[in-house]
Amino acid sequence: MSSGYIPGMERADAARNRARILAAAEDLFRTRPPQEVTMDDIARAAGVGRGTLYRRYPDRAAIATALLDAHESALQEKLLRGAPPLGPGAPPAERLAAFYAAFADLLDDHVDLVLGTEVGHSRFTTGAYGFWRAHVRSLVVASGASDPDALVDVLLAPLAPDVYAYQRRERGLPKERVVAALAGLSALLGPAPR
Amino acid sequence: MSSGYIPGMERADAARNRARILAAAEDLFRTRPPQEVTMDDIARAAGVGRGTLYRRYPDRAAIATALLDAHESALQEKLLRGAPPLGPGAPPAERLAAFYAAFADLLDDHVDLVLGTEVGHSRFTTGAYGFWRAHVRSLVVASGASDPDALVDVLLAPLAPDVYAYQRRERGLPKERVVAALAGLSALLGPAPR
DNA sequence: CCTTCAAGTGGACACTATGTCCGCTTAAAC
DNA sequence: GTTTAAGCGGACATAGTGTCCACTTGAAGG
Repeated sequence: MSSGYIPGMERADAARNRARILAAAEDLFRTRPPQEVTMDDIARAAGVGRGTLYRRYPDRAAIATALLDAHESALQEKLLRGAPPLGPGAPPAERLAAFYAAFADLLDDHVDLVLGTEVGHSRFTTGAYGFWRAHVRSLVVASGASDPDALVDVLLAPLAPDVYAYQRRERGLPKERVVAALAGLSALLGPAPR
Repeated sequence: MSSGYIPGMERADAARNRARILAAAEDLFRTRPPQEVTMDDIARAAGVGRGTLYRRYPDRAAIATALLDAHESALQEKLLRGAPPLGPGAPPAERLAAFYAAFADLLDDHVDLVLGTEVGHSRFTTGAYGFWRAHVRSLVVASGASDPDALVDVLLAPLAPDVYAYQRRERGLPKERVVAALAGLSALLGPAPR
């Protein structure tokens, strides 16, 4: 007895390896189609064994989520406490348009990452989707539109990373045109409540 | 030389095996999560060898597409030559709403199949997406809305099978409410051109 | 009938990725 | 320096994919 030990704490080598893993993964996801990046690739690039990798991240999605987290948190913060029209204060339609624009920015920077997140159709089960959904839902409610629960997922659908990637890459549309089209959707929330 | 042979024709055993494969696949897709159905399962259930299966269908998507084809063709026919509001003759907003409703019907009957179609993010490269896109685009153009090329994919996004499945299954929404929400979108196309 | 021959068949094979397991190593507290 | 458990990493078992090729069989001609 006596060996003092602080249970919740991460050992130094563990921390170092986690950093390595995230750095290597970010690099690989940027370099090539994320669906083609294997756990093995990441482990090798990070210079750690498979066991070490799996200990922390059960699959690609977990890694991509971890990488994405910082960026998503920043946007979430702005939605909750930032200045209008993104944050509270502006009318719902304008807030939704601002959200669309901000999200398009985020997608533009990290589509590969977001696509890498999706294993199967996990998009909806990820914590982040719940947040976006709650936010947009509150805007729909505030606008007085009918049946927010049905409308909210319809409004979020165009932000699916594969749709956005298709518009930008396959169709070659500039971000502005996509955002403008999304702004059109926002019109459904106002200005006059219905 | 002389062995008479008609090149384009399918041999009797080949036809029989194709029927077996499609029947087995349809059954399996209905029975369990389509992403979990392996080519091997299908081959075994159909009572054919792997080689035979791969000869005709390179992957799950090809099989699902073949199964879906009949249903999609029927809808395509109605869009092109059917009675209004689905077919030509009605104002764009009404035609879009009718299309949404019809597509929801199709999804309701065959979500599993459509989900089975998607290998990676192949949804957009399939021939059918091109058709739906062309149809909706023509409606957008007719309505006079701006930038049809950007708007069309936004309008089609909520019909992504995973979105629809999420609304119906995870959220437990009845078809009618989803269709009603989609009908809300149709309002963007009119009635008055802008 | 019987022959012919290419379309068609099916299972073995090589390959790739996944996820787990477990003996060894090492950080860190005493 | 000793002890303890967290952490490590590579070997392994498993599973699915797609290809290849020797054999079988349908169907047309003689």
